[in-house]
Amino acid sequence: MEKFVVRGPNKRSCTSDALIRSPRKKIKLEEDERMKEEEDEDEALAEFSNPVPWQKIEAEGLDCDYAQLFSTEEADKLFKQLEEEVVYSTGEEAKVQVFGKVYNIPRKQATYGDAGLTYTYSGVRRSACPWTPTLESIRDAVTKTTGQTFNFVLVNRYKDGQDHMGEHRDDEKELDPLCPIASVSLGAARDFIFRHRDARGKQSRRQIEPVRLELAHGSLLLMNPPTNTFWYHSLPVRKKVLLPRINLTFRRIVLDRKK
DNA sequence: CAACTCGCACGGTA
DNA sequence: ATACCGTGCGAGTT
Repeated sequence: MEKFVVRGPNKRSCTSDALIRSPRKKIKLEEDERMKEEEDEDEALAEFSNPVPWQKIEAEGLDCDYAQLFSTEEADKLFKQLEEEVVYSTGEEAKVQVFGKVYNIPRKQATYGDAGLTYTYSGVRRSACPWTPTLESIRDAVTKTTGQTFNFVLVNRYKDGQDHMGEHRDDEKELDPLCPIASVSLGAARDFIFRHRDARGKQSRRQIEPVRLELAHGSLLLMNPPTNTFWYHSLPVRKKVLLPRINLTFRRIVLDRKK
């Protein structure tokens, strides 16, 4: 149930360590200011913390927790197993229509979950394949650490830094609005960007800095409500990345008990 | 170190 | 959801 968020040395890392270095000087200045504060407090709270060292990532309407869930060795093994087990969509299932044009999705996708579950995203409805042993064990590890249960996982495989995902929110109606989305990353580290919905476009009425993270091999990112209401997220192209990444987003789908 | 090139990231558009 | 294109900036070079 509870998350044991470390408030000690990790507290400020949500806006410094976790922030990828930005080319913009403005952001660098903000980092320095924050580092001046928060130098002393919180040592007494360290003893209450869980073995898992969570980093809190917060902004206006954004609430995330980040942790290293698996060791490098564990994560290596899981990545290899998933490469053997997961079967990705092909053909029409791997295409999307935008502004009347049909494109290949710039990544591979698969959906697994409890029997009979269906999930609609990007306008297409699809049913969940039965859990594989590895997906099930990762799901259980996430539940053990977070206290949250999940009945569905969306698997995205990015073969290299060219594969990506555009900006969007996970605002599907069938998602349990109270359940966080748990994102497990395996393979190549990739940048991950949050942008507030009111800070998009040229003349956005609000100036809110994006939140930039790097999602490491074996990491877990919890996106708590109401994050997905106010913040878009994306996985941008990174041409220097040459290796594949597999991302698992565990979700709770509300049971559709009609018919 | 100023000037230049190159590649990448980003924002807007359809 | 996407690709495409224009712009600007940082890194690297001479």
